[in-house]
Amino acid sequence: MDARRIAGRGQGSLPWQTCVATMLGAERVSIREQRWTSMDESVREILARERAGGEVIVRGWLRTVRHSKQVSFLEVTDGSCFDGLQVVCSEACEGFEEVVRQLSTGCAVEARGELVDSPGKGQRFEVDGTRVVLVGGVGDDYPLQKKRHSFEFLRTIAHLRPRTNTIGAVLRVRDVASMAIHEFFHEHGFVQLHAPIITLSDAEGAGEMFRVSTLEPGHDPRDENGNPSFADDFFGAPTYLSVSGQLEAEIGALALSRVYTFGPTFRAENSNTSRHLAEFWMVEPEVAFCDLQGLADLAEDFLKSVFAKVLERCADDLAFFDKRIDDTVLSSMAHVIEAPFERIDYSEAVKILEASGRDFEFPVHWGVDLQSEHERYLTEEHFQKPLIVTDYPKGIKAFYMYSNDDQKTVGAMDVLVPRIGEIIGGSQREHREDVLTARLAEQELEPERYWWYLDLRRHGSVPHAGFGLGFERLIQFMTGMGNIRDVVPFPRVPGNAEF
RNA sequence: UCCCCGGUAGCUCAGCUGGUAGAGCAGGCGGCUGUUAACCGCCGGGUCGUAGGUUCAAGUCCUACCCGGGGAGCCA
Repeated sequence: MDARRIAGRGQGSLPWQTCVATMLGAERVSIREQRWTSMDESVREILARERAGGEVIVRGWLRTVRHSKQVSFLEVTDGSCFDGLQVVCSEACEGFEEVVRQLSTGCAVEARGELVDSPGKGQRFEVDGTRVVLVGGVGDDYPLQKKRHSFEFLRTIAHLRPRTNTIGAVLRVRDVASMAIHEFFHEHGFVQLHAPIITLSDAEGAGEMFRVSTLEPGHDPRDENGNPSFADDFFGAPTYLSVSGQLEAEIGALALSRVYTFGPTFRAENSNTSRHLAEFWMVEPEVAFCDLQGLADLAEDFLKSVFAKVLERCADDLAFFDKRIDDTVLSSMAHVIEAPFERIDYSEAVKILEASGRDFEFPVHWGVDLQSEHERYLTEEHFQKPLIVTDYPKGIKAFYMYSNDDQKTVGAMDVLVPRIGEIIGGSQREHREDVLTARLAEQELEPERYWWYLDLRRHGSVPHAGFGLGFERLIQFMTGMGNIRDVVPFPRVPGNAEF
């Protein structure tokens, strides 16, 4: 072990640097030589200690500062957990007059002191500050104040909004949910498949796509006959950002049995709603030797497992959402975890809606797709719990879905949850070559473009099924956040790709 | 893309039937208190989204456009 490693705890392998702090009055002061490391004890770890005692070092940003005549209270957050750590400084603290008394919300600091039991209310521990160093000051136009901001405003300062209570909590929930998803699949023998992001076709017909091209703007590719040509383009063919990894996941499932994708997905739709993004993350498991009921079981187990883990690991963050954003967050999550999901088929759903006596904007009858208002009635009012609707009319669903024996419906399923509506959409896939070919013809799709998809049905084809989960919609449901733009760190929507 | 609502100080908003702008918070200064979105006093701060139009007079009325929000469609 070399000398640097012996020098102190948590001091990893980064080089020495000189730290220069900018004082609030723009006076620049070289404070000391200091080593920055990546593995210091976090606020979360400090707050999780069994008991007070011993010196701690806290590095983070000031959520708020309260100055009294002889004492200053600094609330330092480092993003590791919802709560900050209160540092209490009096004249005995090194840097009290020059640093502490000048501090304001948003400053980056390093504070040292003894971890003690807090005599005040609102926190278990606090730090009896012995030394505070300003690492980075803020201008007097620092936009984050210790008051409530509108989410619309925060979106205009997406470079700073992760420092707020709400967005910080959202990002932690995102992280934990993401890990919980990977854990669930790995506990159940799934292999993660990295589906391509650049694809040739809109195989699913899932709407407008983003073109990917290296051709110069204004270049209008034509062959000698004046027909469109992409011979000069990078891939020699028109290419797009993926709208789904499903078709590739099917390839994986028909070799590895259980696979899932978890990656970015792109839609160039001009959608302007609180539930749509141009770039979002989608989870798509695909399972061989599985039918629609097996898929519904998987979807329910999956959601229950992920929700339980997030509830356990993000208790503070979720308590905050329940208190300040939506007071049904905790009860909704508990409900998802505990209650068996209701399962009905499409025909029953239509009967319930017809018998509801409701005056829907879009009238319901067998054969039409369910609208948002119908889905919400079913899950929020009629059943008041998550609901899986199966076996939709074939006329409103995609070509690749399994044709049922009744010749009228396909093996599709949607998982509906209160507040959000459709959170999961999936189906058993059509694995019979002749039926699939007929379905392509019915929908006037060119079989040549799906040659490899059809070829899969010629060689060792088996019943298989899969679903897609919009990751941001899952986070919306967990946090109660009303706008999907506030559950993704850098939202991409029509007309806005800043940050 | 369609329907509805909105755009006033750094932020959150008020400004009635037209008479050239206010509050709270933030910021600066001072005071005070083991504080918890601390509190009290004083001060600075706005070409009222943009461009036209009506009028003696427009933040206020009209038109167009831009931006934002809610809902719908599309979907995840």
